[in-house]
Amino acid sequence: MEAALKAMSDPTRREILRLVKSEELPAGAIASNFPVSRPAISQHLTVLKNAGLIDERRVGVKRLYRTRVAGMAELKAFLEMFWDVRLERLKAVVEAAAETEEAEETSDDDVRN
Amino acid sequence: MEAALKAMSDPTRREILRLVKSEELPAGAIASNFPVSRPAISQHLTVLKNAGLIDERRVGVKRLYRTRVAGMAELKAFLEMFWDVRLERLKAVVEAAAETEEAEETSDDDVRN
DNA sequence: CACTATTGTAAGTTGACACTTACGTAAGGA
DNA sequence: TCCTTACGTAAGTGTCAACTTACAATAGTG
Repeated sequence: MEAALKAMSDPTRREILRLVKSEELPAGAIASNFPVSRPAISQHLTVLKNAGLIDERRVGVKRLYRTRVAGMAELKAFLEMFWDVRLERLKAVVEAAAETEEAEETSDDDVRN
Repeated sequence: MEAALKAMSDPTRREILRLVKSEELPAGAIASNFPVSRPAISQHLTVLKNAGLIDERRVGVKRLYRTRVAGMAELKAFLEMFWDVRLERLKAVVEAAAETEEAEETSDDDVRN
């Protein structure tokens, strides 16, 4: 998951993911879409594979790559823990109110250290 | 958006985001949760702020940080372009079927180069 | 005004990583 | 078998970023 996020932080790898999202493509065809060398793309593909974001399938001398649905789902689930922000904030407000209620003798409105 | 994704690719910064997700905290209090030095955290906070993922509010000598809801929403929207994978794939299948139909004279089932 | 508290900024070091060229490897075809 | 095609791997290079310590800045406090 850590690996998946770091893999997606690179623009070239994101572009690769978009390319093979709906179409299975061999490494060479993928590389031809980028200004960098073919080995560079091969290394990117290894990173994406290790991160669980693409599948590799060998047919003859070719290697076909395609976005791995499960990997994307896992990443999505992981990331969604972050943007319940509004709910978390509401929860914090409620808890703060509860604390104020049970400690109404102290008048301490400092910012927490 | 590029910046936001790169900001989130660092584990320390993700932890910071979790910390200030539901609670506004000063820089020092944030730093005390990590094994690294306080300046390191200060630099991370700068990165997160420039990426639009946290808000900074100055009160006295302190600087209070909190996750920025809008920034998270933008990031989420950007990322969701990636995991319509199943739909995209279905679309590809349909398009492939249409092509097969309009070119039923050629029997070419090679893998695309 | 001195003094402390809270933080950012500067400068330098280290490690990671994206890239290059050169080479190795395995599958088919003539 | 030899050659080509399609690809990964090795080794080296340059850049970037995460970290350190040292210093500067600014707001309150006696």
